[in-house]
Amino acid sequence: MDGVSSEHLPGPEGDFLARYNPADHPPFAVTADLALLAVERGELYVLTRRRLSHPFEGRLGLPGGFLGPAESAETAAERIAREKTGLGTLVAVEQLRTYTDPERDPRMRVVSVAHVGIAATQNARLPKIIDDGQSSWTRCADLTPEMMAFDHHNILQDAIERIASRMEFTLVAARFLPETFTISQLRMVYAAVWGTDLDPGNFQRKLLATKVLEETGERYQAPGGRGAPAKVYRPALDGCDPLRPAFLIPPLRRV
Amino acid sequence: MDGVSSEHLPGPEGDFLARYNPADHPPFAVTADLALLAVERGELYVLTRRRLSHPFEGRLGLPGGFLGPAESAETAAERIAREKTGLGTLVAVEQLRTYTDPERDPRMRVVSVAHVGIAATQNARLPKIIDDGQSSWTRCADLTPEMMAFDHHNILQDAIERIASRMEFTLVAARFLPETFTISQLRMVYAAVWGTDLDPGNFQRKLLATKVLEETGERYQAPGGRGAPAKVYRPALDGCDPLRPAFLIPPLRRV
DNA sequence: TAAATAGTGTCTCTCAGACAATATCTT
DNA sequence: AAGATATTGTCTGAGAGACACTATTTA
Repeated sequence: MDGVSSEHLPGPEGDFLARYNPADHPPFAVTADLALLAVERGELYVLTRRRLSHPFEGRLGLPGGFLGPAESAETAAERIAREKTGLGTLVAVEQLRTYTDPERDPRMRVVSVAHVGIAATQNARLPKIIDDGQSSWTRCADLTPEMMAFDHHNILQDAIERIASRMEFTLVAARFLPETFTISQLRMVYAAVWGTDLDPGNFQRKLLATKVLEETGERYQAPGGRGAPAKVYRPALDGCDPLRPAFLIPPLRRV
Repeated sequence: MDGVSSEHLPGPEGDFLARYNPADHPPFAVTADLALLAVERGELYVLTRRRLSHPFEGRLGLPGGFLGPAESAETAAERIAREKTGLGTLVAVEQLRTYTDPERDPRMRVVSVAHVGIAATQNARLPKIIDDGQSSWTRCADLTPEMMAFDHHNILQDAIERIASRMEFTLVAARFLPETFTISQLRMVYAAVWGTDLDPGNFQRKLLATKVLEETGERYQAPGGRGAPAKVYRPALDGCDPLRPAFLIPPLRRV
């Protein structure tokens, strides 16, 4: 509901505006935070910012900021992604969850609407960062809770888990790659996010059976790569097509 | 991030508290809203409140309220569930997503952290409602967007979809039922939420294969029911055990 | 007895995973 | 030639779904 029925207001339910006084309620700040993920050479990275001030000075945080007056959380998260990477449409953003622990920020009550984003690799390199110098790509495997500010390590873990799950049922993994790519590249994205190895032969057959890819007719071989050049594909539709049959995480990993 | 790096603050990054002035930012209200679901006689219901005042007077809304000063959104949602039903631990609540469209409330900027909850049926009846008379259980199938206030119909659809997905991989469906139940009762919960029929024989075999249920030794037959009395089970662990193998929604429904 | 429900059995088809085999490339 | 990678093929076992069948109960 939206305040009208609140048990925090005195008396029976009445007109909201007439009764609502911001001073009656604790001041909430609402931010949009973003765990922006990318894959390079089979490893998963996240965009972090080194904090220069209290609290958590020196630790790594996720980029974020206040919601603008006419901005939804998703719009704000997309803006942040653009401001940091300049990637524009090559970043796919979706809302993750909202972190509301009253103690999560020692300064004041801050509600964080967290998002997860995927930045597309170009020429097998992490996207360039447009920034004041505080931001950088950090290998997710290297991050511990103690290295990060606030509850941002929790947010990061939730973000990775969300994307890992999405990859079971959609082609969202293709968002880590350029518009066209080989099946091996896609397999390495799966391996990086799921943290598991995948049989190349089975992966190829399984993925082509879902009909979500179409051949471009080209072939590609990584510079210095061995073996036969691989066929190049593009997503048949929008890059997030449903995978059927689904591509479930191997039970050993899923626990 | 939590405001320190905000592009909305003037000047270079400095100390947050020293710079942050609530008046500089548009006032945000943060509420926790709850789509509380229940199943009776194979049909899915949601707890709604008839609105008595502007805006959306006369329409149905989801229960909700402001976050208390030391309350997380989940805690607030659980409190709301208790206040409406008195069910206590028999309600399972989880965060759904946050709705931040600047226009979603015509009066002021309200960010809604929406939750989905499941209320356990007792004696095959919807739980009693403790309320001032505005609340009632409404059949989800009967609700249209025009009947509901704000974006609450969207929230409801997202809530149902979330629970439907959870039911593929966990025994969360058991939360709709008393502590012990028959496999038929559980199958009717699945049918109600997924909106599809399920073969009784296959359901039984599939579910028992996951080993998440244990027999109580009792048998039960609904009053006036036909057929053989059914074995009574209880969840082997906490009622949200992972289902392995998973129980995917039939493709026809999934589309 | 008829109808309904509980529970089991059977058959078929799909698919996942292990692994072999072949083709094509670089060094 | 040796090694690496792409791609296809083969085999096996798990499991889903259709459906038949038996058992048990009420009307």
